[in-house]
Amino acid sequence: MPGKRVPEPERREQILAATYDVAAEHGLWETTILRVAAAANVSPGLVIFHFETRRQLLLALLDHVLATTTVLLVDPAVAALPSPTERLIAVLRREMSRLTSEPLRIRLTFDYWMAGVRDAAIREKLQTEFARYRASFRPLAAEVLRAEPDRFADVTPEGLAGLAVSLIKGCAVQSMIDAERFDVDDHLAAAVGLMTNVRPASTTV
Amino acid sequence: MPGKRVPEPERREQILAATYDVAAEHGLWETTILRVAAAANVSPGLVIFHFETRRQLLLALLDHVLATTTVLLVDPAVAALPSPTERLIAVLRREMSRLTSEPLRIRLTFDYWMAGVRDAAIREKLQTEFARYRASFRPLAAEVLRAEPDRFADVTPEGLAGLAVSLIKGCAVQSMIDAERFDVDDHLAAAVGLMTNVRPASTTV
DNA sequence: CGTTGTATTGAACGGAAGTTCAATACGAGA
DNA sequence: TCTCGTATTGAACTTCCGTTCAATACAACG
Repeated sequence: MPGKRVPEPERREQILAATYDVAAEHGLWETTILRVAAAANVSPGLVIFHFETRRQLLLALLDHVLATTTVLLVDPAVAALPSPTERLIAVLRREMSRLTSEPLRIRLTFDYWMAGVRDAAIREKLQTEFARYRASFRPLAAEVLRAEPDRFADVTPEGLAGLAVSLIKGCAVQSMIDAERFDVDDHLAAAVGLMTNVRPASTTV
Repeated sequence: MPGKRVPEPERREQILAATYDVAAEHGLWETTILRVAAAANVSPGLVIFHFETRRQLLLALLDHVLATTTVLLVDPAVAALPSPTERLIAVLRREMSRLTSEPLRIRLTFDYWMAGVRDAAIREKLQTEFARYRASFRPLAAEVLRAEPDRFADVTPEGLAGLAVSLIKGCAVQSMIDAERFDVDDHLAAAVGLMTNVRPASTTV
């Protein structure tokens, strides 16, 4: 005895939202069609009807997650900072705090990284996302390099942007496994130390 | 009709080795007792007999992997380098190349990171391993800071070691997902640029 | 109001996994 | 040689999952 009919796009979104809830709570490998159906108050058959297959459901969820994740936001307050280094640091700080403020989303992203290791379709989606993320760091990195061309003679904007991305992803790992010990400020202090040039003379007198 | 009897510790190792093979090839979530039993030429029941449960088998495998992974090796050639910064960079280079030279082991480690997100027992084991890894970076970091106390006034050895670990783990993520694009030298060049101080004057004439 | 297409249900099927267990054969000690 | 403990087997049980499909009811259209 079928239930109320709903226009197709809304149903897809409803099921996708339920999938997100289940996956965020239980992880990708516990995200079964039966659980999703239950979470969406819908029959298992309907999930298959709209997504064909479990695999495609999870791919659709990945698309949804990537589409609704703000890649990198450089807000006006950051853009107003005088030195390029400060701007980069400010962006790094913001990205690192996101790790602790959106744990569910990050955990789910993690699951997809893991799945991407063995699944080519997922891996490709992640690669383009990684590239976007790296590209969003590029202008910031380029400004930093331009400010001190002598010091950074061998460093390319790509390289510095890649370094920043690696750092963020590494922090993501640490914050997932070792949340209590992970401290944004410790990391940033060290990063600032590395990026900041030596003062001509000690001004702390 | 039982087969040959084997002293207990050898059987455990044999099954563990088979588990490693299966997990390295198919991933943790495809590592089933049946597959492990087949790979070890042994009955499924025997696997349970020795490890009680699938979960405990995977925990034992994690212990095995961690125990047989060299934490961090600072070989004599590195120790002989004159500057602390060069030593740290050399170690970072070695760790990064390990990512591409031991892909199977790294992939498996990756699986456990992900599993640790939702499994407390796995997470605890990883936390102590992370701590060991960080600790092995500490002396190197401390030397770097001691060499330039003015510049690194606000940086603690812990902080710099943590930064190095985050960087390595981030590189691991990138090399897993984006192996073709990941380039050790790019990353290192950028890192060297950050860590190297400005030369008093251009000596390239 | 009748027809038609389709969204929806829920039962059913096949497969695979983890675990249990009675039966069995090997090895060591008496 | 006999006995006993235990390592080992493999079939059986349970559970759950993905997927299929015939039946069904709703909505739109004529």
